[in-house]
Amino acid sequence: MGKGRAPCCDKTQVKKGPWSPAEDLRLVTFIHNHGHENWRALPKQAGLLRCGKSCRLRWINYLRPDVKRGNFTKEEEDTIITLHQTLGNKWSRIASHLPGRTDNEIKNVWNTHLKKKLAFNKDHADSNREKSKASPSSSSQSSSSSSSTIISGGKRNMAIIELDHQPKHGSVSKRPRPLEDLREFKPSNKEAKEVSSPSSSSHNSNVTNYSSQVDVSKADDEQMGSLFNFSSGPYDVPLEEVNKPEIQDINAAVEIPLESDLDFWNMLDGLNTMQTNEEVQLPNVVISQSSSLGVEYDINGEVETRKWLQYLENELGLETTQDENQKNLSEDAAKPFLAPENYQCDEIPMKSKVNSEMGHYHSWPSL
DNA sequence: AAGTTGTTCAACCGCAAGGTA
DNA sequence: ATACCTTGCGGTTGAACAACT
Repeated sequence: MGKGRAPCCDKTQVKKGPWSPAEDLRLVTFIHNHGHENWRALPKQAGLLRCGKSCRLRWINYLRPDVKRGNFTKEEEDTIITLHQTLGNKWSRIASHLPGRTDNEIKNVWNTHLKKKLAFNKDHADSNREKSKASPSSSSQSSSSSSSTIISGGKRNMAIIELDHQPKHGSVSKRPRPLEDLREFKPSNKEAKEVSSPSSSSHNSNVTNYSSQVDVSKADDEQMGSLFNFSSGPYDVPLEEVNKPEIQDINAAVEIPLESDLDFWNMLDGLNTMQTNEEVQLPNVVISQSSSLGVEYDINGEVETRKWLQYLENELGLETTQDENQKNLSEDAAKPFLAPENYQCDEIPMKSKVNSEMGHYHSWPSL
């Protein structure tokens, strides 16, 4: 005793800040193949210079396939408001009532949007009451003037007026919504933004179980969605259970050959030699390439996984040909998976213009 | 066009709870 | 019983971005 609390990890050995696509890829692939029975050990096993906590957070809040993105529907907002009245700031409990929504997301929405909305409504109601006391017959007419008094303090507060009708969050998403983009597979930033516009809410609100979130058999533009629908894996489960995958089932149901790992990691690990001058490739091009490759992998969604990895490879500028992959495979097939000693996520060259200009990666490249 | 201000949200931190040896 | 470990939770922060001057 007396030594205090052990730190969750060696802070000097872990990377902090925004996740790079390569790190995301490592994490997703590792969890896809091996599950996450031990978050603390996971970063080391996956070759990530991250704290286990950070990996867990990244997975739960962002990378997990059943995370529902985009703006909250009116129904969801109402649910949050109602639940908050009874539960208070118990975000995870509130989140358990909103499939696909994370506690962090709900917390953010509450703090940035719903709290203001409620405050505004309350002030609105209060001022209405006062007005009606003063002149009972004119209460309904005075609402707009009273609200403008309330919000006159800041220019940005004007937005609050619109909150009732136009949910701002999500619809004006400033940053790309990476996995949503990947799932929806929209061809441009503009369209990607529209994905998270209010019209997409109805799509989202229909989701009552996770396996229905992405229908693989639907249109081609949902192809990528299937890549995140690890339906044969342990993640097609309700939010409350997703953190406790049964590893035995993973191995039984998602028996991804190790080669795919090696294949991928070989490319990832050879990143430093890659060139970065090319423009971002359009996803549909990548898809067509993907579909012409790897068709032979048709076991337990391996084709889908492969397509997804290839898409990401392209986005990351990890263009390795099939021949090169085969070569790498044969060379490294016997090696156990270990992070390269000089693994530096920061050094990964970004093919995406945006990312290279940003200097660091904040989320998946927009499509 | 450049600077300022406000908003959003991903990620971090510390603490508590639960599990295990 | 208890010391240690891991996970989960909620509060907070700060970078990126948009709106505005």
